[in-house]
Amino acid sequence: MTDTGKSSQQLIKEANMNLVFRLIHKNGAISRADIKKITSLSATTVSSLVEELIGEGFVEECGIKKTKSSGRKAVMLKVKADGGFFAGLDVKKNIIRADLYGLDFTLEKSIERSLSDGESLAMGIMQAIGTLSRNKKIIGVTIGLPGVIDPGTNSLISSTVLAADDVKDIYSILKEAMPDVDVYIKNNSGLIALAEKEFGNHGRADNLISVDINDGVGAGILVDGKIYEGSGMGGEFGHMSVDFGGRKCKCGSYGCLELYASVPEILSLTETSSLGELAEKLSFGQKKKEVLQVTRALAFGINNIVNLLDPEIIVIGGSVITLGEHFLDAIKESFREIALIKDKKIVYSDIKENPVTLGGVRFSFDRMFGF
Amino acid sequence: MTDTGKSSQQLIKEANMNLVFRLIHKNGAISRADIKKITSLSATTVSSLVEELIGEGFVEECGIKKTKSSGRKAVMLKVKADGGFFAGLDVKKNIIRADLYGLDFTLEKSIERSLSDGESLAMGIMQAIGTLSRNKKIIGVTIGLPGVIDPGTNSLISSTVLAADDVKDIYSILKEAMPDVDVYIKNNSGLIALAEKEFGNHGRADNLISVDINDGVGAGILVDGKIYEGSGMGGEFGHMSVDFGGRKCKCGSYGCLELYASVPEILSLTETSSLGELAEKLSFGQKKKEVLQVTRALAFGINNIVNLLDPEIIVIGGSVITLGEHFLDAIKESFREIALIKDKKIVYSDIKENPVTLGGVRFSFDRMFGF
DNA sequence: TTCAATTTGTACAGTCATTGGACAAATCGG
DNA sequence: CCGATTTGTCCAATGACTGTACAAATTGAA
Repeated sequence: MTDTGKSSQQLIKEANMNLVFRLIHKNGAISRADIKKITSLSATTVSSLVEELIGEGFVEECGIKKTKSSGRKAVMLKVKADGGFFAGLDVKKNIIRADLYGLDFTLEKSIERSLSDGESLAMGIMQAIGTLSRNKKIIGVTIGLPGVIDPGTNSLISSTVLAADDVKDIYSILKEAMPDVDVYIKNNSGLIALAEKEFGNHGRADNLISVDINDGVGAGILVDGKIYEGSGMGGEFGHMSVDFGGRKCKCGSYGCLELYASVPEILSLTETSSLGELAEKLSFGQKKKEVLQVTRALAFGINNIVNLLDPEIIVIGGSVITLGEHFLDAIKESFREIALIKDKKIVYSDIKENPVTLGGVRFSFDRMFGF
Repeated sequence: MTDTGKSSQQLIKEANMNLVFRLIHKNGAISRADIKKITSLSATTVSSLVEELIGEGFVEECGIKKTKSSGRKAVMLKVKADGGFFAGLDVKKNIIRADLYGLDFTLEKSIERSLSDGESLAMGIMQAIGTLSRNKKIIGVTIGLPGVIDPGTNSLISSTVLAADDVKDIYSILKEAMPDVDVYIKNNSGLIALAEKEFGNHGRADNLISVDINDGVGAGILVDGKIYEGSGMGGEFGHMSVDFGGRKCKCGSYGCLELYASVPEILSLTETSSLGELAEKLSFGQKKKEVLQVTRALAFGINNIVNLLDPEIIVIGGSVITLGEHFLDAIKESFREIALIKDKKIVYSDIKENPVTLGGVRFSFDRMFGF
């Protein structure tokens, strides 16, 4: 059943422990008796697992439940916010964003810094984590970056933005510095999708596509609540072709979505110099025809995804959100015209934090507490 | 950990039992000692699980291992081919194909029949299963059909080919007739993909796309070795648009793949009356230009899938296979021209049996013996 | 032929996470 | 103040697994 050295019984215990912890985490405040009812574990087991969780500092009691029912009052349990911290990093070409989150997913600390002259990416990352971890017990680090990462070795295989050599040994350097902390290096798009599922204000969807529109156009794919990776190079939504007779793209294909819907192309097609300017014009009813080219292409791309994967929801994020509801409505309208599944949910992301670091933190959490 | 009434210990036992059985199944002939080494279960546990499997009639001893090593000779174990039978059905508009497979996946019996006048689909299916099951202990039935099925209730939600009313209660009728047999109703595309993974002669890929080209163009998607279903309506590869300025499709969109690459369109674009005729012409170097329209469109579609999902392999099946290697080569050539990931494996299906029933049987198997 | 060495498979006792029942603790309402 | 009710812990029993001991079977060398 297992290749780890653990015996099956230990695995069961671990699974039940995770189950209980996740339940406490999800519910905010919950009693042992409630846990027993929900999990259908025995009262004894719940008690002993909770005792252990308290011993590890992950859970604490937080007062007495107030109800008007008869009987002994229940002692409530909650996650101990400072029982451990997760660091999430969003690495771009020259900028490192690093966020520290508590066990209850409250943002504790944020750093954003660019690389100083001659500083390597690995050093910059180490530095950032060092700053975050001052006086805090970090139990997980996930680094999101644009590129293909081998999930087995955590090493970068390729990236259009980052130099592979810079990144290649980040994992080993980090691991050496903090041998007992779980470190993950992941593609940023997948982390965004995970963040959308967990922290977006649109019902929790286990099959979800997040579309990220900035300088490029990417997609994160969630299957059964988990980040889909395929052979590692998926999510290149920007190079989905919707017009095989169209312009040649730098990827070698023709009529790729990126030629219509990336931010630079949007600005160029609409002859505006910033998204802010375009947003204003849209609100005055201007540039409708030009924007239609963009939204129609996007609608075709999204429809292609929907026909292929039929996710529960499509979440659009990235800087295009500044274009406002007019833009989203235009996408939806084009979509409805051509779609087979017309009522598919298409929404803007409503996450205020950095979705890459937030998704990264959630990823660490899931790895640590079982999913 | 579980919502079933079973205790965790029972779940462990079941998991280990499945592990052992699948190992025996996969290896053909294997000794208890080998199982111990591979699974790292204790010798005692292996012995007791095997004993139980033999008791249930799923496994039998099959002689002594011949080796020249010293020590006591190992008793070999194999799956008892007639320990139980799986029925797989491929339901089309008016034709029911039903195959019976032994526990070791040897084809035991095949039926193909059309519905007689006034006979309902459910009755036809019942009849077919009845014929198959004569003197045979059926332990699983999976019915593959074109349409959207709710995996929870096993009822048809919609189908472009079958009448929903005909199908709606197949599951309950079957269940009533054979209450202790597992019955599944699944979309046919997914079953094809599963069959490709398990029975195709191209390394076992856990992330695989099967493209089925017949009157329509469909896709089956395998993620982590399991059939991907999304909200249920995925796999509509035929309605992926690759040319948003193209012809209007009956689905409401424009330039869908089905308008280029479905068999009727292929024949029309190449002005031939059958795939056989076209195959012959291709082998004489004729119709190259006309076929290029088809293969180029397909290449764009496949490239879109690859960029989005990056599966390990794309397997093309359906009646287009009769067009032979010329056709496949043309697809690959167009693909290489435009692809970002140029070395992606694209192959024809080499499954000789009916992939829908075969995939269905494998599906039953996986459900029964844990995956 | 006989015996040491080796490998296979079973028997038995011990381990450990879980469970159910008994029970103490705590609270409400009459 | 006491019965009813709910919460949470203690304890013995269950059951699946493991390790050790051991019997069975086979090879090869003395």
